[in-house]
Amino acid sequence: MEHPSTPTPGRLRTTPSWLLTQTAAHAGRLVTAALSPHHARGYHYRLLATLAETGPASQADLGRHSGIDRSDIVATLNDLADRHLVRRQPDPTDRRRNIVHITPTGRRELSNLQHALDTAQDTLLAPLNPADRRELVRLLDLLLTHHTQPEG
Amino acid sequence: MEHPSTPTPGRLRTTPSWLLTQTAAHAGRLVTAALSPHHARGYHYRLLATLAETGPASQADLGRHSGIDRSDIVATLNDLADRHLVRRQPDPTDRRRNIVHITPTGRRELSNLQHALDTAQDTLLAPLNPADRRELVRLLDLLLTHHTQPEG
DNA sequence: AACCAACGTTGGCACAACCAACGTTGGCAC
DNA sequence: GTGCCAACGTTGGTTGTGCCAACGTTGGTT
Repeated sequence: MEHPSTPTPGRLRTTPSWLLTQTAAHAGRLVTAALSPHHARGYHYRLLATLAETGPASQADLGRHSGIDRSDIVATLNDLADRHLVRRQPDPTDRRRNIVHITPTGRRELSNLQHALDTAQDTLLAPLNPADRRELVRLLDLLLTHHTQPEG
Repeated sequence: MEHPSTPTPGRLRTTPSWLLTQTAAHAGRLVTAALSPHHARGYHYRLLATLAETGPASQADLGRHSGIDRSDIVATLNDLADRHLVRRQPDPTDRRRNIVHITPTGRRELSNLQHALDTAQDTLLAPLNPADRRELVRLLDLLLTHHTQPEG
């Protein structure tokens, strides 16, 4: 008895939210696979990348820029600080805040992660030509902008 | 008024995997919100929808068609069976298998869920015109097909 | 001085996605 | 037929992401 291996029929296959979550799951697998040799997860990369672009910032700002919850920032930053990729430092002008710096080691590690991730992006987008890739990024960016705007 | 609310700078913003996971997160929120009044989660809908399209099927087949793990099928099916949306029945020709049927009640509930989800899709795709929506579906489908093919 | 807002932190929760293992059953090679 | 392996349903975990509530501390406003 063979199921002709019929994977997923029509209704789900044209449901945008399902397509998004499924492709995101594949993307997540690739990202996890790319980062795990470096003992890093998505949050680690996202924080390092944000930090490298914004420069030193408070944890709350890092959260806003990276879209990670304040409470998750704490744990991730603990990991990064333990590995000396990041330094926490009290803000002299506002004692509620920590100013978080990326260290030279952190920058090197970020560049490693970036390289691994670039490869993963290529694997992810393999079936798409350059124009289609740009189009996908454009459409996703439109969605994201719209759904971040209303109250952001 | 310092931080001009600068949400997410350039690097992440053009990283396909990040765009995908973020938009998928938004989609997931909308789906959850749409289903929760019906006391259902994504798995419940996906299983009912798959069942309605394939007709009665074994749990393993349901898993293959919907992309849900066998073990998660069990728990989800328990929920659905408790609410009489689905019926489990031993396969007379293969005693390892259950044949799962969707009940009339299940069909009605599926139609409710479908309606709620259709609305959610519209909210999700609000910033996209019809052509862009088709394009997005096309591109995501390409990705999904490619990453399901290799060993499926 | 009294408030309220923002900050970092702790500890929790939900959900999707997996994985290993088990006993049962079917199919196939020998 | 016997022996072996594959597939099935099921149980009981684990992980990563995205949340939320609450607390004590600090800053800004009134």
